[in-house]
Amino acid sequence: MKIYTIRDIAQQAGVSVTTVSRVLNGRPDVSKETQAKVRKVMAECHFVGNANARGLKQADQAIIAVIIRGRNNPFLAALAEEMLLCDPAGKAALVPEYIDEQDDEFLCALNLLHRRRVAGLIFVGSRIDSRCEVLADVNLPMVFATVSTLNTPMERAASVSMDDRKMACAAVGELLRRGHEHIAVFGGSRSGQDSLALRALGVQDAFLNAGVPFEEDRYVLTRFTLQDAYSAALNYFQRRPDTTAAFCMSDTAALGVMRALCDLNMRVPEDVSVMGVDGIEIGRYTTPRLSTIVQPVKEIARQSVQVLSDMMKNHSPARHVTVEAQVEMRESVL
Amino acid sequence: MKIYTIRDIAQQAGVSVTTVSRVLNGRPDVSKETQAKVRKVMAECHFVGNANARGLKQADQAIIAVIIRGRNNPFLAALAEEMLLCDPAGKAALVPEYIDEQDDEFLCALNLLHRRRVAGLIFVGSRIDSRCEVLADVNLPMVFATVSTLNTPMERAASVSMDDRKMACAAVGELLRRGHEHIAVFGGSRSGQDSLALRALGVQDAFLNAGVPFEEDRYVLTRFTLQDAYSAALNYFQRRPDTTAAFCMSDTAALGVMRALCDLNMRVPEDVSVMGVDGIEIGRYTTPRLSTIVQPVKEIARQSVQVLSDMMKNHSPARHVTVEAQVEMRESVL
DNA sequence: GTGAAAGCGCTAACAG
DNA sequence: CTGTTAGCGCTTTCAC
Repeated sequence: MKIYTIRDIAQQAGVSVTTVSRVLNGRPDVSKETQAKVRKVMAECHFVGNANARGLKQADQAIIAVIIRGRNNPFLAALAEEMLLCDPAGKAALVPEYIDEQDDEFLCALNLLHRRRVAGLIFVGSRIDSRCEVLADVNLPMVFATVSTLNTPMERAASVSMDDRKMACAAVGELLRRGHEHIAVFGGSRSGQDSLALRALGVQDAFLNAGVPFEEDRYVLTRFTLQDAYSAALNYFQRRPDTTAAFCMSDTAALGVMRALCDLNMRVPEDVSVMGVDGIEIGRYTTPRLSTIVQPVKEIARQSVQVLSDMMKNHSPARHVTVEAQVEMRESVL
Repeated sequence: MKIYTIRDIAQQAGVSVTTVSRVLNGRPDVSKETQAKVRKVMAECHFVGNANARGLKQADQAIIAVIIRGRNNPFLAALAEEMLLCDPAGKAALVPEYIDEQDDEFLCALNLLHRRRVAGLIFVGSRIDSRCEVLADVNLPMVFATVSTLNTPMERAASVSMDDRKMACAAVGELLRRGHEHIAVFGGSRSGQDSLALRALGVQDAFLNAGVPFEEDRYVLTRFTLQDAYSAALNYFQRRPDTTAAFCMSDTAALGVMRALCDLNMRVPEDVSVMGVDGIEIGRYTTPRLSTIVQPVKEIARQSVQVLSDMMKNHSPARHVTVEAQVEMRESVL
C-alpha cells in the first residue's frame, strides 16, 4: 500500500504542491473547482499529510502539551480526557503526555519543549516543589490544573483548582459536626504548597473551628494507591481502633482504606465513617457508596484550556481560577 | 529561553552537525573525547533534538503505534501501560494513541499510517468486524492484543490472547459445579468472532457439558460501563429474581451488577454469586472481592511487542499466541 | 488564483 | 573517526 505525499497528490490532480498545501490547510485563496479536484484525489488516497513535516515547518504552531502525572489515577485520567474534548474542532492542538507518578513533570515539560516545540503547557496533577526550578527561564504560557500556583514559585503560571483548604475543612467539619472526634487523616507530605498540603491545612482549620484538638499521630502518610492505602490503614487501625472516621485525600486511597477496615472486621460506616476526595465514578458504585468531595471535572478542564488559550492568543496575564467543589455525603459516612 | 538546534550544538562544541547527530543517536563511531564534549554542550542546553525533523528523515523508523480503544477501561489501560514499559530503552518506539470506545480503531490506524508513518501497529481492545476492511491493502506488521484473529478476516495480523472460549467455559463450569443453574450472563453482541462472541460460545459449552439447558432470556446485552451494567442488572434482576449467579464479561460490568444487586436488597454472594472477566486491580479491594478470570496482563503485553518485533525485524509470519489465564474465585462467589 | 523555490532540523550516504 | 552534502514532506514568501 502506497503512502502518498503532497507531491503525488499534486501530480494526480494536475496542480502544484503549493495548491495542495493550501487546500490541506483550508486556505481561502483556492478556486472552488481546484479545491474540489484536489480534495477528491486526497480522499481517494486517504491522504492525511505527514505530521512530522508539517510540525517541522510550523515550529510556531499552537500545539499544547497536556502532561498527566499518574496514569493509573482515574480522577486525573478523567480530567485529561475532558480536556482533550475541549480540543477545538479536532485541530489536534492538545497532545496528551502520560507520565508515571514517579516521573518529573517539569523535566518532561522541558523535554517536550525541545522535542515537539510546544507553545503551551497544561499540567494535570502536578505537585509544586523545588523541582520546578528547571522551568525558571521558560516563559511559555502554562496552566496547572487541580492545584493553585498562587503564592508558590510557579505563580507566573496560571492555575485552575478548587479551594483545597476550604473543601477539606468543610468535609472534616461535617465529620466533626456529626460527632466524630477521633478522625484519622490519610494524606501525603504536608511540606510544600500543593493541594495535599492545603488539604492538610484545611483539616487543621476544621479542628480549630470545632475546638477539638487534632492528634498528630492520626495523620497517616501514604501514597494514593489501593495497595498503599490498604496497608497503611491495616497498620493504623490495628494501633488505633478507637478511630471512628477517616478522611482520605483521594478516593482511591479511601477505597483501599474501606477494604482494610472490612478485613479488620470493622464496618463502614457503622464502626468507621470514610470520606475521600475527587469524586471518581467507581465511588458511586461501591458498597457502601463513597462519600467524597466531588471536583467539577468538566469545569476544571474547560477553564484550563480557556485560560491557556487566552494567554496564548491575547497574552493575557496568568489567572488563578477557583472552581466550586461539592461535599457529597453518601453511604460511607454516618 | 532559546531552543537549540543540532547546528547550535555543533558550533558550540566545535564539531560538525553529523557528529552531533551521531552522538544523539548513540552511534559507536565517535571518539570518547568528542562524545564527552558534545554531550556536555547538549546537557547544558537541555538539548533533546526535534522529534519532527527526526521523524521526517527516518520515515522507515521503527515507530510502532499502540491503539487503545477505550481509555476508561482500566484493564486496557493497564495493558497498554505494560506495553509501553516493554519499550526497549526509552527508544520511544511505541507511541500510544488513546481513542474513544465509539471511535473506529481501523480508521485511526489508517490515519496514523499517513500522519506518522508508523511501521507497525498494535491494537489493544479491538473488535474484529467488517470495519477492518479499510486495512485490506495495508500490509504492515500488526498485532491484536486480547483478541484472537484466527479464523477472522484479519488473520494475516498476529494476535495475542487468552483462550476466551475455554476460560469462559471454565468459569461458568465452576459456577455450575457449585450448583448454580440459573445463571445470568452480562455480555455483548454475539455476532462476529471477537472475544465477546467467543466467551458467549464458552458459556454455551459449559452448559452443554453440564447437561443444563441455557435459558436464552438470561443473556443480557450491555455495554461494559458501570452505569450501563448497573441499569441492565437492575432491570434484569427485577424480572428474574430466581437467578443465583451472574457471569459478567468484564470486571467493570460486574462491579455495576454487584451494586445493582445491593440496591435490590440481594446479597452478594449469599443470594447471587457474581463473576467478572479481566482481573482489574480494584476487584481485589471491593467488598466482596470480585471473582474473575485474571488475564496475564504483563505476558500479553510482552508477547505482543515481541511478536510485532519479530515480524518487523525478521519478517516472521503472523503468529497467534494463546496465553494462560486464571479463574480466580474470590469472595463474590459462593 | 496559482506556481517555483527556499528552507524547517535532522539523518545518511559518501568522502576523506 | 569526522565532515560535506543532499534531501525527508511540507509551508511559505515572492513572483506571475
